[in-house]
Amino acid sequence: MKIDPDKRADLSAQIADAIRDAIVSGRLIVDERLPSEAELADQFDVSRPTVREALKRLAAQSLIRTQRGATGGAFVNRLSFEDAYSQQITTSTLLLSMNAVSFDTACEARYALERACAPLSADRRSPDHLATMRAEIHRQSQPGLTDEAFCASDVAFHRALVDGAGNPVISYQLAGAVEAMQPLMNMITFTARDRAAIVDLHTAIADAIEARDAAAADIQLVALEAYTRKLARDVLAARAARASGT
Amino acid sequence: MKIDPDKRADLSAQIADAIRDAIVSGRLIVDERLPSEAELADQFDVSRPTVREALKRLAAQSLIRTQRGATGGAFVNRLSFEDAYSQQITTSTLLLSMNAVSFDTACEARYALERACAPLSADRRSPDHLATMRAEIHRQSQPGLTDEAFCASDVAFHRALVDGAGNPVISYQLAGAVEAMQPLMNMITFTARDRAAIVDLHTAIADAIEARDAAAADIQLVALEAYTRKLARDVLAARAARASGT
DNA sequence: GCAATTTAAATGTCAGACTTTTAAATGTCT
DNA sequence: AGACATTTAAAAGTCTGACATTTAAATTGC
Repeated sequence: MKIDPDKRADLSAQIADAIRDAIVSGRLIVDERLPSEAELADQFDVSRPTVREALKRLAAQSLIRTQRGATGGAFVNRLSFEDAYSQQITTSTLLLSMNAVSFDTACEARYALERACAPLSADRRSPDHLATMRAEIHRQSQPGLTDEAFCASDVAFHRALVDGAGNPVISYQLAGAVEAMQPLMNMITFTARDRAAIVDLHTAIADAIEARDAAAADIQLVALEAYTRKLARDVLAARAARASGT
Repeated sequence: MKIDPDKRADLSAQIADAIRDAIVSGRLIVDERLPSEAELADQFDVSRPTVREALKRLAAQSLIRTQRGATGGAFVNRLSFEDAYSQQITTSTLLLSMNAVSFDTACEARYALERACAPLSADRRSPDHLATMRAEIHRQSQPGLTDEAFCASDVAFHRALVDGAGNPVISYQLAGAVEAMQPLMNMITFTARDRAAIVDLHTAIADAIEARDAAAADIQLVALEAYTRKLARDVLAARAARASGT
């Protein structure tokens, strides 16, 4: 692990890449301690600040953690599901907000993947998941709720549905798809009637999951997707009309 | 954007968080130039190396890019799908390899999500996607192929299937699920008979996608999942037998 | 033998200097 | 005036050396 030719990239990036490779390929294992910053500087023949920049890059990806003190140093970090979730959510959210992804495209992705979880969730959901879903439905029917809070509760409902599948890998993969929709949904102003329709669909979904009826859950999810897309279309149409009318 | 209280976290982490927040919340927009390192050091009242560590953290997440020279500096980066793919793949791979996720769990996640794409792919696949699938199937039937190359081709085949759905958000979300399986699959030693069975299933899937027959594709994917899980079970059983027998 | 103190190793931070890259401003020639 | 060469300045990249802080282990004192 001392490859460091005269490429035209930053030294700190090259060093970070070398260490990342060692971790991904398993040459460095979880909880193993890296050499101290001074030793790394020696090995790579660079200064300590350069090594530190490389280590900060890795820390930003949760690949290492650092500890101060006598027995301190940089350690290979066990990537937790929690860390992976939040990275996934940040990345997905930025990806959607920065790339002119249409509402339809994002919506299609979300519901296609979510429908894949529904059968598993119907099979395995615990009372806990059901309770969360019911609680969020109840919150959504409160009158004073802001649109943002309504959307946040919507996300929580769908998260419970996904988590009901009892497969942490699926939960991780879908965290991005579900959460990244929230900023897009926030652009919609929900009328009381819209909310009632959504609450009805959520209730039907929860009922289907409770009854372990995968087919019914799928039907309701399809209906919810159609309704969501219709709402978005209406918002866009209204906005376009206002723009040309003024 | 100058919140910087006497928390017990690294200054560079706090600064990175502050800037990241500004980007995610939209207060800093794509291609906008950040103040120079010296100016940031002034604003946050820290030294330039500390600012640089913060910027490297953000660069590691592709949130900013830097440019040297007279009109250089740090710019908010448009997160590309390509960047997001590779981050997603690294994270997923590490997550699986570091967390004792069972083969079954990962496999279930992969096929559940992949089956969600199949109907879309059957609907929209281009000749390009079909050609890629056929080419990978052909490669997989070559005799001299190593197990690693076989697995890599397997991944390429499934990527083509997913990409056929023509939804970049889905492709991004599934990149992790599909690619992260490869290291797990690499632990399997494929006999000639295993390979033939898999090639047959792949062919059936490609046929179904070509015929735009979503139901048939689903059936074959279910069969492929079952077969893959059986292979893994056999490997584990053989390994256990060897361990107790020796 | 136990508690208090010291010590050493490591990361965290700073200040200042120098190098390299890059684009724009300036100057020079046709 | 326009094209080309030169200078200049701004910015990131890098290095050196120092000091601060944290932490566990070694030492000391009772």
